[in-house]
Amino acid sequence: MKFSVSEENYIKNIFHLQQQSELVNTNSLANELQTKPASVTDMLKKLQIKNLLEYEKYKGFRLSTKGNKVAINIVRRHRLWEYFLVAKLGFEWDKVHAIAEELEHVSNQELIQKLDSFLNYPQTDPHGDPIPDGDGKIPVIRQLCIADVIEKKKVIVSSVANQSPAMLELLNHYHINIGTELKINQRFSFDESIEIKVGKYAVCVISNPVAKNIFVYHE
Amino acid sequence: MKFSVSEENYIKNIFHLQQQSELVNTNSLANELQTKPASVTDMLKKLQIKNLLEYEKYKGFRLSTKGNKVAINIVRRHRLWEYFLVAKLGFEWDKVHAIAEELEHVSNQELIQKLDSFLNYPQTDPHGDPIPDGDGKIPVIRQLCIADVIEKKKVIVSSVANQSPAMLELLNHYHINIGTELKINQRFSFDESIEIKVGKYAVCVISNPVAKNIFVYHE
DNA sequence: TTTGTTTTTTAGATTTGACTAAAATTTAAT
DNA sequence: ATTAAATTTTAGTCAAATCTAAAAAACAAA
Repeated sequence: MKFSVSEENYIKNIFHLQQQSELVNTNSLANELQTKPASVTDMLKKLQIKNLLEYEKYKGFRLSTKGNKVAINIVRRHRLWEYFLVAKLGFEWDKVHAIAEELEHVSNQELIQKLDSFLNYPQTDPHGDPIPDGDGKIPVIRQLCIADVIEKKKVIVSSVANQSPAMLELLNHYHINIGTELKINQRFSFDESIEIKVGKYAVCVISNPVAKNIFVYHE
Repeated sequence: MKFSVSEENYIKNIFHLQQQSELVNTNSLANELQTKPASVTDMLKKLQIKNLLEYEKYKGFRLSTKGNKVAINIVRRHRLWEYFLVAKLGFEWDKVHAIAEELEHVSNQELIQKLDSFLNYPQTDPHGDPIPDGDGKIPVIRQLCIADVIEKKKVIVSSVANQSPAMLELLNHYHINIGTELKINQRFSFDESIEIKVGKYAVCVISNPVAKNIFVYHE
């Protein structure tokens, strides 16, 4: 079944909001989509009629099983294109989101399957987020927040939760990237800031709000 | 400047029709776009207002200089994606048109420039059609119609004008592809059919309507 | 050149997705 | 438990792109 670009954007954003809380509400979705609550209500009705959404007036809503499948497929396409843009075309990882946002709506099954194969079935996108496979299975990336890592352990950056330009500016400044090796040197209890070793030589201190957004895995 | 998918499709199809005759008329464009003449007239007015079109009521129309630039850019994107789909993702050359039709509307300059570089600045798409460069220059592919080739000369297939499924079915049957080496064995004046050697061993006879659509270059 | 045919345009309706303003419902607060 | 505030929905518009049916213009033919 084919959906409009607009429908797909609603589905995708409902999916993302559901990662944080089971039920989604009109205002937060309107905010996410940069649109007005009234427009959201309009679309909710359409999505409900198409069986993509469980929705009760004034009560909030969630994706149906069918809606979830569609959403995962969109996420799959988005993340595969992001991977392509960075790995093959040489884009910086913080520049690819907007372009992938357009490419993700080109929905030809064979295209995505062949792209996946061409890229060698990557598990995560350039931000470290998992790429669902052709059956909708999302690989579990064993990762933990750097704020919770024990001292002196070497870890590898696997993803960054907040991908705002402000955050990416900061990460670039400290030369922290997906795949970068870090080691916790010391914790400062006063403000919960953390001194870390970045790569082989550099050392820096990151604040707690930053640390909360950096995820890593061992080894 | 950004244009809607619909606007881009009109511009692109006007461009293609202009290759055959300087002035384009409403009916043929409607036919090309699988839409109604009335819809075409509506859009023509919009394109004229945006200075993409020279248009006089009832007199026909042609792209303006600005419209031509936009058109060439769309064609460039379309053909680069076609090349990508065949050369990198392994699609058959007769399966890529519809997908490229969608991808061509993702209009990020940097994306196309990087894609071009990734593909190593190809000169022609998988059908043998020339790919305009970043400045809008269209490489001249020195080619001639196989119907006009002298006998016993070896030539290489460079492009096929008619890309309908029916034509492609026939070409596949005879194992004729872009890059295939051909040699004219004999001409039959009665129906202007031509016997050709395909590759090293196979020999076949193609009718004049088919020959008219096959273009080749020497050596 | 008058008439008939084809082509093109206008006029008015429809669909999709969005908007504003106002009404309905829920939640929070006294 | 009322009232106030916030959230959500309805009602009515609007713009883009399409359509049908009818009018206008161009063309072709006797």
